[in-house]
Order: sequence, then structure tokens, then C-alpha cells
Amino acid sequence: MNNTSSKIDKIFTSFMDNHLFKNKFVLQLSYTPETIPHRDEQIEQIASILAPVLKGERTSNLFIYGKTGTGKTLSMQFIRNELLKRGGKDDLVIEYVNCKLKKVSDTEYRILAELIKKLGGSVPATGLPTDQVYNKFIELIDNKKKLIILIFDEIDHAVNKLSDNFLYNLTRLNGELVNSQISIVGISNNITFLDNLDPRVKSSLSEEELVFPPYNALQLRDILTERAKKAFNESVLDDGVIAKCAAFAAREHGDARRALDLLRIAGELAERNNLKKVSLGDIDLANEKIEREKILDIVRTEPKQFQLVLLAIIKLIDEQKLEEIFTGDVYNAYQELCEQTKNEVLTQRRIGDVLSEFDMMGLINSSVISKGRQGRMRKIKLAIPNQLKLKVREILFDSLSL
DNA sequence: CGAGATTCATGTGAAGTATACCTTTAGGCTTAA
DNA sequence: AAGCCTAAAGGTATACTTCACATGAATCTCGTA
Repeated sequence: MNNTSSKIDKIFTSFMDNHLFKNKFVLQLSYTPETIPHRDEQIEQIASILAPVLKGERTSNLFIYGKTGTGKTLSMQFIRNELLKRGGKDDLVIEYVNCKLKKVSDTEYRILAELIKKLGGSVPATGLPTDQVYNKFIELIDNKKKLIILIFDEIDHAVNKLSDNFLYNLTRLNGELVNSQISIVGISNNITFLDNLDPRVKSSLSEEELVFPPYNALQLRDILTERAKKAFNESVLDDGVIAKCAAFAAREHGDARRALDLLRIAGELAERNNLKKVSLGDIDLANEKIEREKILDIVRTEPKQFQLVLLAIIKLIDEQKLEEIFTGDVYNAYQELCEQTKNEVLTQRRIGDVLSEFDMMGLINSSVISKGRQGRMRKIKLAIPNQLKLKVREILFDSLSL
């Protein structure tokens, strides 16, 4: 008893003694730094586009693109704070909605409801016809002179789900407002998003457009250096640690979020192992860990049929000790597996699609080859590293209750 | 021997179907005036 | 009467099926040298 508690004591004290992190929060997503390196140009542009609100004029609608982790959201939040600071009074309203958060705001109704709530009104969670919600919304914002900027983050998600009617209504709203005026800022990481939009919406939504390019390794390094200064204690990072994080993330389309995750997880790993410093090796470990979690997560959340197909592939490759297998083999193995587990068997057509989705997700590598008289098929290789295969199998067995 | 036709096993696209999940609507019930 | 709830009705996205046609190189066919 005493022994255990002293052990635990040891763990805790050594944990407390180990001061790798000064403030881990700085590396978290929700942290908003005071400065945003290498986004000066974009921020200036946004600022000059939105500046008219300070003089009480309506601004152009703005549309922002850029891949994940290029600082779109961050810059926009930054500008929002600055504008609110200067604009002061309640005649300037800037609301931010993330359209991707499921269950909160991914339908027209919910987005409106959320906006109304933020503006101080209230609507029942369900039941009202949409046009009434519109009316309520209009009433709420139009009761006195206001300038309103609505920021829709991850707007592409919403539009896929609820037709572009919503945007059309919003862009047209200005005509119905007597006192107030609305500007819309859309943020999307899908560059092709605008193309399959109603042309009317397209033109009015993208009065101004702005692209956030991916960070390159050097810029990522600056960002990391800055954050690391606040997040870690002095000289706990080995030389080159930051550069390596940056390089890894730059390879993944310059995703700053990824870079920060890498650094944080490397730090956590080092801390857990009671190391005094974060070394280059820890970055590799962190990278593996992220990669691993990603794969396991995909596997875990995949629907049953997908899991069956994946298991069929893994079994085939293991049992036959082959590197590559072909569509037909997979389908047969899959069929057997279905019978064994009493699941219904999908058509070959569908399995073909499942396989190409696996390819997209990076679970397998496949290419279509023709073997002449032996027909045409996908040549399939498993892209899951060997050490992970067991774990993946475990998850599959578990979730298919085998 | 070689050009062109054939063939295989599946890729790929379009269109249709079943299903689950939403939103809308209408009717009925409750509540407060 | 107004407000609220609920069940049915109507809509829509998703997951799948069916049908139809496309592919591309090994193989076959057959005319020709």
C-alpha cells in the first residue's frame, strides 16, 4: 500500500518536476496569437476591404479560399476583433458561424437559429417554418440602423447540404432591409466550391476574392518558433526540431495546424518519457502517432460493409502472403466473410466503389491494370504499415464481433 | 509474320430504388385570459 | 384563442442496385509473303 502510493508519488513529482512546457495551451487550436506571421498581406487586404464599415458603409461581400491550416479562420477572427475594438458601439455587428459543426449549424434552419441566438433573439429548436425564421431574423437585425458582417466558416459544407438557396436569400437580403445592411464573408477550403454555385450567388458572393496560399517550410518555421517560445521552457527543444516539424507539415500542403500538432505531441511524448529535451526522434514518433491515429480512426468509424471489405483485403494478403491482390479475389473473400458474419452481400459494382474510396483515403494503393485475356482489374496493395495491421485487425474483429 | 478482331474481367457512368433522417404541416390538446 | 406537442406527410441525402457501355492488352484469326 505504502509502496504503491510512494510509486504514484514518484510519478507525480517527476511529472511536476518535468517542465518541458511553459504553456501548452499556446499550441492548441483554440489559441489565438496576437500576431499572425506571414499573413500580413492577406490581413491588410481583408482590412482594406472591410474598412468601410467603420465609416458606416456597407462593404463588399468577401470570399476567402485556402487549404486547411493556412490561417484563414485565424486572420478573420483577428480582423473581427480589431474592427469591433474600433467600431465600438452596437451599430456594428460581426457574427461568426462555423458551418461544419454538425448538430449545431449545418442546415439553413440551424444556421439562422444560431445567428438569431447570437443576436440576442430566440427561436425554438424545431417546428417553425423556415420563412418565419427568416422574418424573425430580418426583424431582429432591421429594428435599427446596423451594419452586419456575417462570417461563414467552412461554408462549402453547408452549401452541399442545403442547396445554394440559402446563400441566394442572404445575398438578396439587403433589398428587404430598410435600416441595416449586410455583408457576407465566406470561408472555404475547397477551391472549386464557387464553380458549382448558382451564377447569381457566385457573382454576388465573390465581389471580392482572396486566396490564402499554403505556408512553405520557412514560414512554418517562423510560426512554430514564435509559438514555441511561449509554449516551451527555454532550451528544451533540440536543434532542428522546429525545422523538422515545419518540413513534415510543409510536405502535407503547408498545414500549420498539422505543424503545431506535431510539435505539441512530440513535446507530450518527451514529457511522458521524462526526457529533458525534445529531440528529433520525438518528432518522428509524433508523426507516426498522428498517422497511426488517423488510420485507426478511419478504420474505426468506417461503416460495417467497408470494414468487411477491408478485413477481406487484409486476410487475403496475410493468408496468401501476397503483396498485391486483385478485385475479383477481394470480392470472393468478401463474400465468404459476409456469409460467415451473416451480413448481406453487396454487388461487385458497389465493392468497386468501396475500393476506390479506400484508395482515396489512403488505406490501399490501387491501380487499374489490364491483363489482356485475363481481363481488367484493380491491382491492390495495402497501405497500412505492418505494425498497425494487427491493431487494425483487432478493431475490425471487434466491431464485426468475430 | 503481322494487322486487326476478339475476349476477358472488371472499370465506369447514368439512372433507378430503398431507406433513414429531416423539415413541414395539420390536427389535437393544454393553458391562460 | 394562442401556444405547444405530436404524428403523419412530404422532401432530401445516402447507400446501394441495375443496366449498359468502355477499356486495354493478351490472344486468336487469317491473309499474305
